[in-house]
Amino acid sequence: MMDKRYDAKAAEAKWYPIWEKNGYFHAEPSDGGTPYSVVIPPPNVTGILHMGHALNQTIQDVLVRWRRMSGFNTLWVPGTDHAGIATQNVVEKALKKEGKRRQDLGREKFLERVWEWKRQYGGTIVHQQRMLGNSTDWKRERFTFDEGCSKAVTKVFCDLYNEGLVYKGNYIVNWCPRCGTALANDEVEHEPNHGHFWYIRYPVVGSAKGTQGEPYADYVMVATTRPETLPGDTAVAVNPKDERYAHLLGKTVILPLTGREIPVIADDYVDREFGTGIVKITPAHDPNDFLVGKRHNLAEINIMNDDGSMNELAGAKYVGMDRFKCREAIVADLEAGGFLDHIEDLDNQVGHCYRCHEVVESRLSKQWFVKMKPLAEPAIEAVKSGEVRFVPDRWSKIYFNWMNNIQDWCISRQLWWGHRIPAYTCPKCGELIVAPTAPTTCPKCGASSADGQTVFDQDPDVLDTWFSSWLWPFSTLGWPEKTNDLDFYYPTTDLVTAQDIIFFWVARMMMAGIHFMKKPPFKNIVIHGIVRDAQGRKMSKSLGNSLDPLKIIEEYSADALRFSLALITSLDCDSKVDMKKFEVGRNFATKIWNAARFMQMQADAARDGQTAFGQLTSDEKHILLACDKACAKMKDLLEKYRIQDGALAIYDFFWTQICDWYVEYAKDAPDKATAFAILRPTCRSSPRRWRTSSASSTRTRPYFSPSIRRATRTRRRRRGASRTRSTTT
RNA sequence: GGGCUAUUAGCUCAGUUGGUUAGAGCGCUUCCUUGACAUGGAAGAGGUCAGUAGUUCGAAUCUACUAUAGCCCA
Repeated sequence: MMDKRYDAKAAEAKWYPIWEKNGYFHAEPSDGGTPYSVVIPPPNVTGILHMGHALNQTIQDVLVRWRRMSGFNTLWVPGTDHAGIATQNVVEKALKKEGKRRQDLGREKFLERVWEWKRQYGGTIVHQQRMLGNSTDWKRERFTFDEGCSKAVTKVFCDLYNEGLVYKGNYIVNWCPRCGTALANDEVEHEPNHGHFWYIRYPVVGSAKGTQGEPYADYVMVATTRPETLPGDTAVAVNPKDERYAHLLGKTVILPLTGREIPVIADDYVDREFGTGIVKITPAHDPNDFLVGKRHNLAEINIMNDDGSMNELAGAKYVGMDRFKCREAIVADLEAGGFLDHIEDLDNQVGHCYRCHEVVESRLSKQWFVKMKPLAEPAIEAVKSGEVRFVPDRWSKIYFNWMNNIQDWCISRQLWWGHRIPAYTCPKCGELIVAPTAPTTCPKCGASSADGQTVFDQDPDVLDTWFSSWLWPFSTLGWPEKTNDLDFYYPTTDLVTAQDIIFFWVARMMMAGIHFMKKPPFKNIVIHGIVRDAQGRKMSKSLGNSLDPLKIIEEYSADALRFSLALITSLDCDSKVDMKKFEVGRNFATKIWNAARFMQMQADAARDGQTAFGQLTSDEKHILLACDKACAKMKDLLEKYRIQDGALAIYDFFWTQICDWYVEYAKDAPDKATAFAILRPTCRSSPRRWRTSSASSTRTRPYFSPSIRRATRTRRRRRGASRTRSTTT
């Protein structure tokens, strides 16, 4: 007799190791057939499993298990990414507890320390993924910083450099003073800020001293939100069509506090309606001003240090001051000098570092970039032509919008943990040499390291972590080596991810895949929503409103977590969840369990009676037909990626049709043996369809399925009854 | 400023080319602790589908505008 309740915990603990040990999820090209492949969006190696992962991986597991069931040669590649900033931060924090900084250890020792950390704690999330029940091929687990992936990164960098698509330049970048590194545009999060607009008077040179205690008679009024950048101003600008200020063109003004003379220039960039219609131009500290500066040949004065403090170019008084302290000091000095006209409140958007949330500074610095336009064009075309499809389709609009306005990608990071940039400098002639390994001879001046003195210095910076993840669909399959895996599984079939990394990751994979593999990296891009809390807020650590998937597994089971997620999640929008929402999955598991339990209680009737399949009652025919229909419906829905509807279809079929109706019929059926003989295969096919799978091995089913199978196994070899299976698959 | 999306029952959401009486889960009301299952069963209440105008024999569904909410990019 089966227990009254299904013991999920015991079942899940028992089955996953068996599945993994027996290699049920392992795929090999040599098995032939039609490939179906998916690469997992690699989670951050420092991460722990959150609801976003649970949802994302549930969707993938549904698709993967269904394809595996349907006979495809199915591969789902797991792995993690090395998360440059995050991982370095974690280890630096640990060091801090010992009173050390990474500089105290030196680069090599520090990296050893990070690898040590990775060995010890980097397995957390992949362990948690196993608890989720993912049917990933663990024998193929990859890490973006492992040997193969690193080889791919180096080759890609060198190739792109040789093609002129990677370049080094002095440009404005987003700078995180806390992390001490440059950030890409999309690594900056803009948040509303209650700030101020400071109106500052710049005296016009040549105007006579004013009367009534005013130092000058003529001013231009400039409004700024960042007065601390004032020492870096090299012009003020007006709109060329602005008649109010036409008389100022060609004149110069005096930059307050410095006494420096700077020109008044005309540029279309200036918005006549915003502020006073006159803006200060600080080319080294603002991206727009930088472009204006380039157009007008203005000097670029970088007044800030790496850590956000002011340097000597800001003026002796401010050297060493933190940027925000300096803001206060400069405002006070402006006021004292009579330059501050008035202050307004202003709500604006301020950029923050997506990792540490520090206010990001725009800052001029030497960085490496990827020229994106030439890479973007074929990637746009691939979606336009329908070769690659977004599901739902509307995301393609967002993709086009971004791709059409794409900007060059800043890929260097001033970190230690990451792929070191393979660029070297000749100490004799200064030649820049980009090569996979350190050069021994300078191609320009012939200097050779053989003399024992010449050392080709490698660029100290590392590459953005995304510079390795954009290769993920082929680096994980062995590229740049030519491998059977690549031949067979590339391009992958489906990519499943959330909307927030379409730009970070999906678009870039498209570009890399097409450029290096000559084929887009996947056929379908499935975009799902975000898991939110009951009030619709994003789950976040700072709000403390995160639901822990492991807690849900603990309380309700992994099957319940995943089925509930499938049931409440639409691809079209975000999902609001709370703990209670997961009851539905647990209840469904119980329902199936009890149906199986009842079947077992009736096993004798089914086994010993004479079955009469030639004379089925209309009700018996009906349930067989309904089962067929449910299966067909499921197939259709999954082909359209309608996971929620699929989950609902099987829920409804099993609960309403089988339990509420057919089981009640069978209790009083005229021929109980036949009635229950039919129930068995119908019932069994259902849990498989829950995970949408069937086939004859456990590799395709939810956890409780093998448990039920064992519990309900009949002692004798089943007779003809089981042959009705044909109607259920 | 540019782009995208949403608005359907108290709550969370379905409703796929326009077509009977607009569905589900949760919650709520009443009843049922009889032998698969109270993590259950039976019955029931609850919606002028955000608003306005239009297209149509017919609109939750298509079009335009308005209102409100949200997201992304600059």
